[in-house]
Amino acid sequence: MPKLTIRDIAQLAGLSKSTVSLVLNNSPKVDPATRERVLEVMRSHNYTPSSAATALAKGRTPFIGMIVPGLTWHMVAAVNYGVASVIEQSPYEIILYTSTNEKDYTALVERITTSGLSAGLLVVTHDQPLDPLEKLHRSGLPVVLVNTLGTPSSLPSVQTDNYEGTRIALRHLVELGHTRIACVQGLMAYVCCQDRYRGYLDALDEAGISPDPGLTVDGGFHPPTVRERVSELLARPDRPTAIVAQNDSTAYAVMQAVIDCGLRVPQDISVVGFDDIASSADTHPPLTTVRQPFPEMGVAAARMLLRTIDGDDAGAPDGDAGAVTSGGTDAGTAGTISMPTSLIVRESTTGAPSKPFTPARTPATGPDTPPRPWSGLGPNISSQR
Amino acid sequence: MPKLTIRDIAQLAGLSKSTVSLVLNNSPKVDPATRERVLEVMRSHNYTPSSAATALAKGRTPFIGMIVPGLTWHMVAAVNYGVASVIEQSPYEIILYTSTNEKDYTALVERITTSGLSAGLLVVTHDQPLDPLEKLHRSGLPVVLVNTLGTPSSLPSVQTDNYEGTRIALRHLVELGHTRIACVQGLMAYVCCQDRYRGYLDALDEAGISPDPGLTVDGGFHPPTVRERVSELLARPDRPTAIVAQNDSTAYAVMQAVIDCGLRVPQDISVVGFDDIASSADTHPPLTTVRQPFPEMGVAAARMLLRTIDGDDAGAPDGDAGAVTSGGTDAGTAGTISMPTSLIVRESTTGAPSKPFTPARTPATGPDTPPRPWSGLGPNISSQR
DNA sequence: CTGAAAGCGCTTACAG
DNA sequence: CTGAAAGCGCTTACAG
Repeated sequence: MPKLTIRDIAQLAGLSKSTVSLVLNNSPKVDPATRERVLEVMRSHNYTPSSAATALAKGRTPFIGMIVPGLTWHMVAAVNYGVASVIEQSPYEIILYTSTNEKDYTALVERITTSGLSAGLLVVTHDQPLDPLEKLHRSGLPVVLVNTLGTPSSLPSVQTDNYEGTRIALRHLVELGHTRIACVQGLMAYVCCQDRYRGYLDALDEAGISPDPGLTVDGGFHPPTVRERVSELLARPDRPTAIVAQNDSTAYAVMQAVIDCGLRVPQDISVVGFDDIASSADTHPPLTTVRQPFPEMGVAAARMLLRTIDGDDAGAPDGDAGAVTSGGTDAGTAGTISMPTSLIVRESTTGAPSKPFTPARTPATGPDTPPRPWSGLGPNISSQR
Repeated sequence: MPKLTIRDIAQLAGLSKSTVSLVLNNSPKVDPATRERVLEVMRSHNYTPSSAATALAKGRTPFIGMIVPGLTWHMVAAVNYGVASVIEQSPYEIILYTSTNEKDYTALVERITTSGLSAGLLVVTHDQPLDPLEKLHRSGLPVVLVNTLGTPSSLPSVQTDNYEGTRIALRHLVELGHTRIACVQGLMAYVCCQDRYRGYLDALDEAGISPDPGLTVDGGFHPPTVRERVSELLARPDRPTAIVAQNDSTAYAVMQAVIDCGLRVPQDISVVGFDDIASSADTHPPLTTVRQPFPEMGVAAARMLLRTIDGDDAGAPDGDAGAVTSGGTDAGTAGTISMPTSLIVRESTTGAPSKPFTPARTPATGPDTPPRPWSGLGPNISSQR
């Protein structure tokens, strides 16, 4: 049986197409009784309007495009979770565009532009150039970024308060009595990493601790490198008692290095991560880390986009509590939302050891030694970069 | 500037809308020269047809819906990767529907049906009831399942050859000289688990080994349970020399249990997983496991769907090499595709120890003992269930 | 090979 | 409060 059209409904209800259309669009001009009758007919005949026809007539589409850099990262999945939860409640559907590295990113954006399918675009950024998106935005397409790397951009975006994130981690450590606190940097080309590092430095300063340059290790978000460098660091007599890493994957490598050196987490060395990916609750010991609110970021980004597309509705009843808005000329619309992080205290941190601990033995893993089997943590998954 | 329409192009080219439409649709009836001219005009003016109008006029939409059970599982992400790679080359876009547990699954299906947006549906199944999908399919909407649990269904689907998968794992162990091989079952309610278990039993039989019921442990795909049960198993004097687990997450728990008991992988106990999720290459030692070809499954499913939607094109030039098709009344269309697995041999398996090994100490982790910190593997992520 | 016309299913002024 | 009409941008027989 062929799909019913508005004409059929009109006929069945003894009305004109116009009136049916009006009830479809919730016009207040239609008589409540009539309205009810039409609704009833639609219901009983299981009618749903053709979205193609609606889109054509109204001149706008019910889709929002979402570009993600592959789905295999925890972060992306978590953001999507938040996005989906708000889009689901809206009349929009998500068109998924996966921007794999191998593919020409510009071509993807081009495809989106020319297809004209999307009423707005949600982009979980990674390393891609932002210019094509900015051009798109200037040409009128609403775009909102979930700016994972904190890259500066004129586009409306939601990101994490990376600076403050590291500061709360440091404060936690300082409260526990640590004074020799090392920092394993990520990729300093990323603004998020610069911010995290600034947070580290400033928090140290606030605690009256003068930073020891020797305690900053450049890990490049690369676990093997981190493991090696941290092992070297721990072999030194003036080794730190705590280490903050710029993401969880890297923190795993730090923990690994600690074991490699015959030390223990947290008794000898406290370790703090950044991200709070799912696996961090299950490491041995469970990792204390700075949580990035990925689902909340997805929610905020989706609401922001819906708001700019539709003017207002898409109700965000309680606002994005706790988020700091800045930038936007026009309050509540554009600008950057910086989401607050929180410290998830688990078991990888504890009070600073009262006296320097002498390692039971020298590091088993040096630069040229293969990793010991079974020496500890396993998988390093969904890295932040 | 307003978007160009077919009328504008016609005017600019000095032709009628009809002709322009014909070139848009690659009609052979149009004069090559004319065609070229039209194409040139479209190109220079950056014209792209309105998909809403096209959809309305043609009576079909350029979307394929994809239902996924949340994005946080490696499996789903990997399948999506394959799906995206083929859809990308087609005129279709993916509408993403995330079916979270909390949500009414039937409502989702209902929404998809009534929106009429999708020309076909790709479903990465999990635990959901298949009936709504079967109804949908009977009503004419092409549906293809990526049947992760091997649940029997009349719907066209692609799945893994679970039976054969376990058999190759067992053959590998038998070749290494193992004869006491334990099996950690998953959830036996799932057909995939039943198949894997049958594979285990049959392979044993083929090797002339009579199965010891004591070597089958019911793990329910629950890592803590597995760790505990396997620890108990290993404490027995007649413990196995090899253990196959029904997924990788569970294999991690098995490795954990081996350490708990003061034994080593693979010297004392060989361990084999199932899935080959990303993290399995990075465990200590790297896990030997049966690879499920998730991306390939995505590719196969997408091609299958495209084929049933569009009759034939959507070129799958080399066919789905290696896959076994069965069922389909009408060759190459419906039915179930069973994808071959492969054994990824890494370092968690080795020759059977020649003589029973005496543990250095008794298990440190019993049912009531908390896990030792640092005793081994960390995160258990993206479990198969 | 090309054009004029009707139609896809809905919306939106405009009358009444 | 309701209806007739024109239009959204494309496609598809049907003429020529």
